[in-house]
Amino acid sequence: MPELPEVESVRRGLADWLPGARVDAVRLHDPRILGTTSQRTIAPAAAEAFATGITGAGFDVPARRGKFLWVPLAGTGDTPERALSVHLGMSGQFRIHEPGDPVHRHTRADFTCFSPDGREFSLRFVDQRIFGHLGIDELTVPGRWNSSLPVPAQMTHIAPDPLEESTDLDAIARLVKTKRSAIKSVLLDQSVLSGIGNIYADEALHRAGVHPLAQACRLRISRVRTVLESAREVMLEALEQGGTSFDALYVNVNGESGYFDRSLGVYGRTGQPCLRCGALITRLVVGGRGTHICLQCQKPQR
DNA sequence: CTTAAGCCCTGCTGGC
DNA sequence: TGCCAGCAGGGCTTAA
Repeated sequence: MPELPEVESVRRGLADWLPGARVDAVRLHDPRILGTTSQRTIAPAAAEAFATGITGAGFDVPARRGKFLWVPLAGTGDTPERALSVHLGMSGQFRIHEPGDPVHRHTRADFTCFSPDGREFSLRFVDQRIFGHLGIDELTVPGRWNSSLPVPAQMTHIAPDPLEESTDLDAIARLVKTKRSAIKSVLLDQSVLSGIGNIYADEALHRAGVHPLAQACRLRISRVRTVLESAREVMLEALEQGGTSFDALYVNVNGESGYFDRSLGVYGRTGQPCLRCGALITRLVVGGRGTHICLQCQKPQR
């Protein structure tokens, strides 16, 4: 499940290949990848517009906010600038291939590219569950955040993430304190702070010793701040190890898995001993998501 | 306005 | 052995 560290690993992988490369052709194997999960039918004209919009364009340096990724399109002379916008969803992957490599069955889009030195390669978007998304968007600076980062127009409601310089975790903590939902649900709200998904929400709450069902507004702000700092820490550590992979669903552009799963404290460890206190990890459901906690380390409290 | 719940999709797991 | 219900999850949409 790609969250911030996994998406950033993918972004870095793409950054080795895409800047300066040019798109020669696009093959859309499954147009549903252009829609959202609630907009599955894609008009043929929309698929056509995507293909013509990106064919002939050049790639600039890939960028990221939270779990969202985009590649600015260079040399189109467009104002405002446009970008290939991407969300990996649950199972999305970018893979770099030699032109003749066999096409994986879940390949949804295939971009034939030429690097600046004239070498041909294939950029493929593979997505088993089609929760991912590709699109072309204009870049714009959202007015609502304390950040000057231009982002694709469809991502302006997404808050900055913990790794951005402009992010003020004290200000985020104050915002979290206004929410009546369970703290875990607030951590997963991408309009508050982006990049945290189910895995790192559980890990951050365990590190901070906070129960996931604690009402956000009832927590002491110092505890909220500790949770946010823990989230930032755990995602930085995961990034150093190339992200978290449980199976073949998350891999980098070269097909390699991350190995942070070995360092997880609670996620996916139901019934196993807590690494800190030895109590057995238990599982509950919060906001419809599987949640893993140590009842000893994460007692309900302010 | 805020918060919660439903839906999309595929492949794997478990029960019979 | 085969079948099918149930589950997993991010984010958008709709309902309350």
